[in-house]
Amino acid sequence: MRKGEATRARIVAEAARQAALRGLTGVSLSDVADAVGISKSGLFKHFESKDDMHLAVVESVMERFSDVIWKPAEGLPPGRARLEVVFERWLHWCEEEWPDSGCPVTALSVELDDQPGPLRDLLHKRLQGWRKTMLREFRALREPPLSEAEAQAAYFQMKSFILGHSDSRRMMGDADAHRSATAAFEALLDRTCRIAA
Amino acid sequence: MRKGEATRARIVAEAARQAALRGLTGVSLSDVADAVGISKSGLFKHFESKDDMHLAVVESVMERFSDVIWKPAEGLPPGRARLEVVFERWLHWCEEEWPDSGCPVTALSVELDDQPGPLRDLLHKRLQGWRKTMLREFRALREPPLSEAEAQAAYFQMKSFILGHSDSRRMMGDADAHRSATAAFEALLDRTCRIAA
DNA sequence: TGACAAAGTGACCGATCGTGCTCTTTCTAG
DNA sequence: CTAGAAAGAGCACGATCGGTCACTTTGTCA
Repeated sequence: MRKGEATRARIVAEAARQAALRGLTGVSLSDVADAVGISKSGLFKHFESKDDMHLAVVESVMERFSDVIWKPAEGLPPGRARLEVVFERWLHWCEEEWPDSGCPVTALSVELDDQPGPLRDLLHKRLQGWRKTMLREFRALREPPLSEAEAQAAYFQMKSFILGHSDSRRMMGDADAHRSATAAFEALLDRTCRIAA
Repeated sequence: MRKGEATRARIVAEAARQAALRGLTGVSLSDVADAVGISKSGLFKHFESKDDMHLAVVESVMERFSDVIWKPAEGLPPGRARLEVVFERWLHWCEEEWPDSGCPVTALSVELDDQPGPLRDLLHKRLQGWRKTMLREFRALREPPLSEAEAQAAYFQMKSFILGHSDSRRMMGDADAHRSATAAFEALLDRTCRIAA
């Protein structure tokens, strides 16, 4: 049973790579199978259907997302330093983990936000979990803690800068996108810490 | 020759609608033809190929973008009020002009940013033009004018809030997204005006 | 080592894709 | 009104899509 799991993982990784490039709908099972080095029918020993593979791709991407971005910050105590690590890892995720395609979370969000179904539900759940984590993090940014509304406003802007960074870097070809995003985020932290209690 | 132009316009509008929903690649010529009420082969009297139609779609979307967002602000004198109108129209564009699909400019950007070719080039050119307009606008926000770097930082954040707004509203189901974006933008204008000369 | 399940292959299915062809209808300009 | 052009219909094509099935190979465990 070990061999199968390894192959399945390779399939999911390759499908995620292609989905980040062409979108989930744009991924053909033949292309994935060829890239992995098995036949198209061999693929069906690991997934019931293409939809089933899509679910595995979303799950896998969000797991990697957490590993790459949250894990390095998890050990630090809550506060500004930890938020800074998270933001920098998030930029790193977009730039280095998916250099050819751009962030698959963004791609999946844009593709699925208007397509109700289990796939969107799964992504929504994972993103809500991440949002909860970040809101908790922002609330602990300062003593006394930020209000819920303040934390929401801060996370809204943090996420916005991430999205803006990808658009600037990938669509507009802006080499300074990383710096622009970091500067905007640092300023956000500055003024958020300064809010009167 | 008049009839043809009208049909072509209907085709492009319908293709844009579907592209915003499923992505350009996800649009099939049969579906577009059916929705418009002509045969698939009749479609080819208006476009040489699917790629040709894609170009028309991008061009049309960016034209509507300018009409909806820039035109209502064009008459106003440069300054904060005009920027506020632009931002509000931009949100309106995302929310009301494409209620079922979300902003097609975002969708096209995410889809095309990793696909070199004339389609990406066209979108890039139009977005660069828009960016130029906005930078000029930000520079005139205050006397003495903002530096180029300050204007770039401001536009980066403005665009980010637009992207964050769509993600919050459509993917996260946040009914307050409009308010969050507007509040963030107003605060951006506040502190941008306040920068020491 | 032998048996059985898991993993993988190749041929094939019906549907749909973009696109070319010929033919008919419809519009429009003289 | 009429002739010619534009607009559109209908059909068929090769390719590719997701998916099935019978079969062979490979891995695992008693």
